[in-house]
Amino acid sequence: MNEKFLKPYNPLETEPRIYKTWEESGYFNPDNLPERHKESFTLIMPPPNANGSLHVGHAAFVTIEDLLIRFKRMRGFKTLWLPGADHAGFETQVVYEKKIEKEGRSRFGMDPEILRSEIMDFTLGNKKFMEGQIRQLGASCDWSREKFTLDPDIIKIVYATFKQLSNDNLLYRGKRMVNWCVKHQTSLSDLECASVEQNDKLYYLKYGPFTVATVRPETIFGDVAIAVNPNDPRYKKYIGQDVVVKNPIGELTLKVIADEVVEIEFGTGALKVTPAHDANDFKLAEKNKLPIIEVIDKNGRLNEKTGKYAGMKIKEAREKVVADLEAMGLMEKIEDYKHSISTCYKCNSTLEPRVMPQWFVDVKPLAQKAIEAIAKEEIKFVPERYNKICTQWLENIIPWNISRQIVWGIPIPAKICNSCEEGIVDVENSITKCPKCGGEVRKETDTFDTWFSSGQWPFATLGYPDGKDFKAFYPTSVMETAADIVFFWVMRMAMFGLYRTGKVPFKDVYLHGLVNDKHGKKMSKSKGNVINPLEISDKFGTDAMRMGIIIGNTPASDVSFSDDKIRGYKNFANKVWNITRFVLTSVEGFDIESKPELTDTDTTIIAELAATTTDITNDIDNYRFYMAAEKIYHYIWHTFADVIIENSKVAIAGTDEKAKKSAQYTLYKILTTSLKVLHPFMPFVTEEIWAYLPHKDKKLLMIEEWPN
RNA sequence: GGGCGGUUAGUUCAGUUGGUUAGAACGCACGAUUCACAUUCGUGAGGUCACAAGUUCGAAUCUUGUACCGCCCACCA
Repeated sequence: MNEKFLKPYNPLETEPRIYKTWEESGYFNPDNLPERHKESFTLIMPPPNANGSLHVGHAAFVTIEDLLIRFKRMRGFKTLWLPGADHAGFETQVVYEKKIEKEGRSRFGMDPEILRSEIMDFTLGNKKFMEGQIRQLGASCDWSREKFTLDPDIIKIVYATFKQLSNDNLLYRGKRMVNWCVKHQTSLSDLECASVEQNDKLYYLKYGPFTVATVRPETIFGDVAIAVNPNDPRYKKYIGQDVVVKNPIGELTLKVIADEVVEIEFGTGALKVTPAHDANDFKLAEKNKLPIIEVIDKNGRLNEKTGKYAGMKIKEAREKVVADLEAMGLMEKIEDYKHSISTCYKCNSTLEPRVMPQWFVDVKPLAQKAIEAIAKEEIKFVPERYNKICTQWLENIIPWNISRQIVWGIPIPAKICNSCEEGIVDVENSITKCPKCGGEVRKETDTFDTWFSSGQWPFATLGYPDGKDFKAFYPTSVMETAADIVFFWVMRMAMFGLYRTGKVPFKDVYLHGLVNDKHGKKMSKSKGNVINPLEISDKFGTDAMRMGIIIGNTPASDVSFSDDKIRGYKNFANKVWNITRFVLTSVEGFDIESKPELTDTDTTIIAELAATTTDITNDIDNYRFYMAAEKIYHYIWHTFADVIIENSKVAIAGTDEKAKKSAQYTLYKILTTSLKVLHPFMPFVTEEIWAYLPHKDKKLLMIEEWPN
């Protein structure tokens, strides 16, 4: 026995050394795996946003994915776990803006190219740092295949998709209602809007022969119509007529239109229509061919069409307009009103509905394919209820705004006509005249929604369409990610994967939940309950942290995480260490390669070991990682150590040679089997111990055969 | 407004198609300990499984309803 075992297990010293051994072995790369690894098993790592440090959520996915990949590797699969990093467009730009704000600078007014290159430096720096952290967590991913969302080959594939969508008439640039964030000066997709309940006022304005109810009296200068329900007897006589209404800066002539969407019961049953600043009104305007009059600008201020209110911010303008309407005797009443508004998911500021020319993808036909794939179980979710949740989301999908007015992203490869505003897809950057009107064109300055590129991640990283990896590893086996990005990411991958390759991008989707603090509360900087996984790893060892993440972590439900829990698993690592010490001492002088005749007791013990192994294998195969982890923990500590080892002491110390040999064989067999089964959960301590075991033909534990 | 998830020991959670006395980890109490390990070992306390009704020989588990917590979706201005 090595004298190393006389001291307690030291994870801090062991882990970096072991990781180096693994990495240098080359076995992270499926091409280097021994002959027995034939059937491929592919897992694409969700690329972390390269804009900060790893948090506990990253630790969760690295742990679960590494567990799965190590298990499959030992089972003899040709395992590829492909790592990556995401430039994370808007997210990263927001982080960077905050950083430069602290330095007293602002993104606005900066040369876009300079800003872009600064963010690039920032991102690449973070990316490198995070790669080190992912290594610290023990990730056995193939670094030689690592991808970044801004790699030229990825961009090429993303552009080809853009082009194909255009060819298939699924892409258009048009003036549509977008969600505009005044603070960040960009539009956002519907998924990036958070709805928040808010107490406002509902104003009843005397408006010509009507009284209309509105929460936004400051937009009256952009009104183009009054809408009523066609079946409302009060207003039937006005439908189709023009009415003159007064406002504080003059008069407007509005058309009275009828539409079923108008609720007779709500307010007065008459609705002022402001197409430029309300999504519903925009739809009404399209239907009824009404003009669109913009009165609020991109900075959230009233524009020149509003006379004396021009330049005021919305809130101030609302107060002034209300006061002026009251003075004119046009305000009938004001009620308290609770409703939901759309806010920016990053800064919580109220989003302004605005009409802007943007690029939209008509995702409906793509969604249909994804719905079919889920129905045919070509894609299966763990937990199962997500089959339904995702199907419902896909069924109600709306066109996707992929334009962002930020510099940090993949530029949209297109030209815009200066005279007719036509958007022309131009991947080759060769178009100089508008094909529609012959006008001069300018380069599009918008960038893609970051999910447009990451939505193509599985086939893009594998080199679609001609790469040998694409042929060998696509469709991927499992997509493992956080439940809160299923719509953003998983659904987009499902749609794009089917659209581009005709095949599902992954077969199983395993969703994990949020990692919360020890009382189940969400971690947040303001609450001060944020746990840094790297600190935990330094303090208790990565293996202990991994166990803490897996045990208690059921699919798509949140898991609680605390020091106390991890401490117990640190003790467990040491327990395994000491078990080894005992077993190695006990088998001294015994021929490890021999198979002696076993006592009845030992035969039973070996049979129980096999049953436990089968049980655990079955749990992992069915994504019950939390259960598998508890079972191996319990078996090693409370069956192997507390019972089997204790009971073996008589035979080991005794003179009955037959019983002694049987016990020695049994102890060693259980030790090696346990180490194998424990390896995917606690890779470092098991690999370290494995190196000191005396039997022949030993390989690295990471590529040993999983016990049957 | 619609939908989903949760509610089990002091705490965090399991409970795999309904089946003996409902489990684990941590915590707690008491005791042990030169013999692999004090990062240890043994023993133990602790639960009307949110509530109500129903199905069943049998319910934490299935049905219905209620309450509270959390999440997602939604264009009544």
